Amino acid sequence: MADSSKPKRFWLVKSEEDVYSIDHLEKDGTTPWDGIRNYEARNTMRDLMKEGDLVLYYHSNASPPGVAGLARVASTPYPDPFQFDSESPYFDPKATREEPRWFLVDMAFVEKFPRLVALAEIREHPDLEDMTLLRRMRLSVQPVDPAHFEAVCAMGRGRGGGAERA
DNA sequence: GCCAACGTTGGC
DNA sequence: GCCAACGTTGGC
Repeated sequence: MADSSKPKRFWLVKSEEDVYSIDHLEKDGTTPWDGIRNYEARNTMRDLMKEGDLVLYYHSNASPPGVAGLARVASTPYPDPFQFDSESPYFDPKATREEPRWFLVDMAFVEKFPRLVALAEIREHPDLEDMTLLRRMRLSVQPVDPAHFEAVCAMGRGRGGGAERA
């Protein structure tokens, strides 16, 4: 009920560019963020993400890798259907419909940045040295500090290295 | 509950 | 394709 008064949280998700890029997401509009098989990433989607939260969309296995734009959390959490599908690479024999193990949310396209914010630029930005992206290389769903979120968006919308201040 | 082996992620 | 980082599994 009073949800709209709560401060928004920000997140980052990784997707392999050649598997599911931000252009795919723009075309689809909304997609289930399935196939996540890491407990910390699952807990973030299941327990922490709220509909409407904004998400940095990161292209991994890309050249160069980096943040390509924004998505938005577009559902409440629900069980990842592939955990029940024995034909799927994401099948989990220990998961049951009564007690699912893996949860996901839907992601909706918001915007593609005019320019990619490359991982190398993020590394070089003095205000971003504590960003989870740089500290937890293999975590594919992760929180983003609001100040870090704003800095990355500013870089993506054209204000280069972030050296200037308002 | 420790920890070595193993498998995967993901930059380069 | 290589390999470092690091999460997960399983023996004990």
